[in-house]
Amino acid sequence: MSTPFTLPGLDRLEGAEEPRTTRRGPTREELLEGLNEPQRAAVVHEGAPLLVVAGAGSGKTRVLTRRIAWLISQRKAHPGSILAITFTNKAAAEMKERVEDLVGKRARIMWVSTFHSACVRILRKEIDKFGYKSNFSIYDAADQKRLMTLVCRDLDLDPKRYQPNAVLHWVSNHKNELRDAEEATKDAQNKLEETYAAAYTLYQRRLREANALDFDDLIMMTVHLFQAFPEVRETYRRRFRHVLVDEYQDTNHAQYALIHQLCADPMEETGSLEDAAAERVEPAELMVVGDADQSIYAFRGANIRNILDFEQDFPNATSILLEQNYRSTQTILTAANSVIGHNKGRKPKRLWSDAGDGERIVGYVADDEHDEARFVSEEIDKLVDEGEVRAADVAVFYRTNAQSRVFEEVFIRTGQPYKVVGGVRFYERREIRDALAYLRMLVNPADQVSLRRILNTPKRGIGDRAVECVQALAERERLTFWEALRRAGDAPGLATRSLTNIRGFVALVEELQSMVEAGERADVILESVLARSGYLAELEASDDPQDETRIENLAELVAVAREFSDDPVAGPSADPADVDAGTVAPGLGDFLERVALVADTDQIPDAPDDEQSDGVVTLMTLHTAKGLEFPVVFLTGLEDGVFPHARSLGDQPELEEERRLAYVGVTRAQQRLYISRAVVRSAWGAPSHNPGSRFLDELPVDLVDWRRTEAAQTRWGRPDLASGSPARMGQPTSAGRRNFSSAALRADAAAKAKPARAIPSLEPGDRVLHDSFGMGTVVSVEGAADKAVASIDFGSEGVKRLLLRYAPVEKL
DNA sequence: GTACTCATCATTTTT
DNA sequence: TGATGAGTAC
Repeated sequence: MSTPFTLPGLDRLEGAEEPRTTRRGPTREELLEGLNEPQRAAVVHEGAPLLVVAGAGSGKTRVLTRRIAWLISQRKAHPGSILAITFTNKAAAEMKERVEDLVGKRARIMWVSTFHSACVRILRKEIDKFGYKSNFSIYDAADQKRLMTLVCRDLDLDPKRYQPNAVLHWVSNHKNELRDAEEATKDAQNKLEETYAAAYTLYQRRLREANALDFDDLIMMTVHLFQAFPEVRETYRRRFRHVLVDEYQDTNHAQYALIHQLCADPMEETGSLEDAAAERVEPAELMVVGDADQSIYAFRGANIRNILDFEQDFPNATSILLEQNYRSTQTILTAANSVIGHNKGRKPKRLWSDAGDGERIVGYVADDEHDEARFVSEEIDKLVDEGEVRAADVAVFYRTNAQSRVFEEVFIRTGQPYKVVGGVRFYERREIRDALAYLRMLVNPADQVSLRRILNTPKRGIGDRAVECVQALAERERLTFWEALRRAGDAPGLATRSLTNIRGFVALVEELQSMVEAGERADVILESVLARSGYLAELEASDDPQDETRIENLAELVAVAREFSDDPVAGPSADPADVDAGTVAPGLGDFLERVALVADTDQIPDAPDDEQSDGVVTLMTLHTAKGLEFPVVFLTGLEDGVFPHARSLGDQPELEEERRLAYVGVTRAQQRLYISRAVVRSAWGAPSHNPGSRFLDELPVDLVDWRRTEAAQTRWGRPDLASGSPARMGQPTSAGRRNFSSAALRADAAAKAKPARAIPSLEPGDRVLHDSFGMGTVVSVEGAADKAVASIDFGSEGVKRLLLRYAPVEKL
C-alpha cells in the first residue's frame, strides 16, 4: 500500500523496535501528524456514536488505525476492550499490524477480525447453550450446496423448479434478516414459500445433526444467543468498550443487529426496560466507517440503508465527512463524481484532490472484444516502453470473469506476464476440498457432508448402494452416519464386500483420529491422510496432467498447514487474550477454522521491489478491485448489457448498484484511466451488438480523449487492418466466421457420417482416423460385430478403448 | 461402480 | 463458448 505523503513522526515509529514504543508510546502530535481536519476530528472523537463517511481514497484505514492507537495510548483504553471489525482477514491483519507498529505488542490482545471470525470466537465459547458442540464445522458455499441438494432430494422436490442455489439464496436472505426456519414457515405466503420454508427447516435440521453452521448462521446464531441469554450479551458489552466497524456500507441486517446489541444504549431500547433496569452498563463507543457510494454487495444481502440511516438508528450520532482524496488526479475524481451523481437519494459528497488535473481519460471504441484487448495490450506496451509505468502498475478491470479470456489470449500472444485475480480459488479446487473434508470429519465425525464426500474418495468400493444401507441403519437407530458406519455389520442388505471396504475405511479414520486426539500437528495429520487414504497414490499413478497440478496444490496445502503449525499465533477462534497467557497451541481445529474463514489472501501481486523487474499486469473483476489502487487502470467492456449488466437494466436499484461499481472502478485509478467498449461482442458463441454503456454518457465530455469512436468505425470501415495484429488479418467478420467455424464443420461432417456408419473391421496395426483424437494405430481388438472394442493408440492422446459401433473412427 | 455422452445454462462473491 | 450435471451403457 502506498502512502500518499510521508509522516515525519511516523518514519521513526513505524520502523521502530518494539520496546521503545511500548515503553513510551506515541505522543498526541505524532498520532495526529499529517492528518487533515476531519480526519483528526474522527481520531479524537469521544462519546456519541460516530459515522465517518469516507470517500474513495480519503485515508480511512489511516483514520481507523490512528484512532485505535489514540484510544490505547491517549485515552488509556485497555487493548482487550477494543473490537475492530473488517470484512476481510487481510484488512484485519493489516490493521492489526499497523496499530502494533504504533503502540507496540500489547495491541495484540485486541480483537481485530472479520464479523465471522469474531462470531466464531464467541460461539466456540457459548454455543453449547444452544445444544451444539464447540467443535462445530463451518460450511462454505460448496458444502451448503451439497447439503441443500440432499435436502431437496429428500423432499422429492423437482430439481428444475427448486434449484438448490435458489433455495439457498432464499434461506440466506432469511438468515440475514435473522428469521429462523420456524418464522419462515409461519410467514410463508404461498405454495412456493411453503416449500422453501420446508427446505429451510430440513436443511437446518441437517446442519444441526452434522454439528455444523453455515456462514450466515455464524452471525445469526450470535445475535440469537445475545437475545436468548442477556447475561451473555452483557459479558461482551462490558468487555468491548470501543467498537469500530470498517466498510459499514456492506453490512447486512444481522451484522447491524449484532453491532446494535453490543453498542446501543439500553435506555433507548423500546421494550427492553427489564434489561435496562437490570444492567446499567454504559454502551460501548462506536465508530463506523464506510462509503455508501461503494456499496456493491447488495446481491449478497448488504443493506445500504444501514449506513444511510445510521443517524436514525443511533440517536445523537454524529458524522464526519472525508472528501479529500489522496489517491487520484482531479480529472479522475471529477469523472467519478459525475457518474455517481446520477444516483438518486444519495447524500451529497464530492471528492477533491490537490494533486492536479493530470492526464485526460483515454477512450476507445473497439470493433469487437479482440480489438479491445489488442488496444489494451498495445497501450500497455507503449506506456511501459516509454518508461512511464511498470507492468505491475497496470490493472485491467471487467464486469464478469468470462471477459478475462480475450485479455489472457492477447497477453499470452504478446508475451506480457499477467495474473488473473479471482476466478477458481485455491480452496475451491477439488483436491483441496477433498483433503479438507478428511480433516473436517476427523475433528467433527458428525459432519456428514464431509464424511460422505470422502467416503469413496479415492474409490474404495463403497457405492451408492452401500451408502443407502448405512443411511437406513442410521435413520432406524437414530445414529449419525458415522456411528452407523462403525456398526455397518448391523446394516441389513449390505454386501459382504461393501462391509469389508467399510471396515477398512473405519479403521483408517479411527487411526487418523487417534492422531488428532494426541494433538498431532495439522501438517503431519494432513500428510498422513493423503498417504494412508491412498489419495496421493491415486494422483501419482494417473497420467492426466491435471493430476500433477493437483499434487502440487496439495503440497501447497501441506505447506500452509506447516506454516500454520509453526506460527506461534494461535487460530482465529482463540481469544488473543488467552493466547497471550500462553495457554493453547494451534491444533487441527484451529487450522480448519483458518482455512474456512480466510479466503485466498495475497492473490494480488505485489509491485516488485527491484527496479529491474516490471512485475505483472493484474486482471480482475470490478468487485475484487474494491479497496485497491493502481497508477493505470483500464475499465473495459463499457457496454449496456455487459456493464451495466443485462440483468440490472430493468431495475432502478440494481442499476444504481452497477453505477456504484463504475464509481469504484474509476476511483481505483491514480494517474491514468482508460475506458473502452466493443461494438460487437461474442457472448456464449453468438455475437451481439451492444450499445455503449450509459455510464459513458455520464462522464463530462471534455475529460475524455476518444482515440477512436464508433463514428470513425462506420465511416472508414475497420481501420488497423494493415497495421493490425497478425491474428486478425484476413479474418471474416464475427458473423461470417460463425458459418465457417470448425465446430460447424465438425457438426456437418458428423451429420453426414452418421446414417451410413458401418462398423469398420480392424486389425492390430491398422491406421485409423478419429474425429477428435486424430490419427491412431490399432493395438488390439476384442469382441466382434456390434460388440467389437478396439484399443487404439493415439500417441499424445494416449491409448483409448473404443466401442467400434459408436466410435467415430475411420479406417485408413 | 465407472466412464462416457448429451443437454443445459449461464453476474458480481470480502465470509 | 465452456463447464457442469444427469442419464445411460458397459
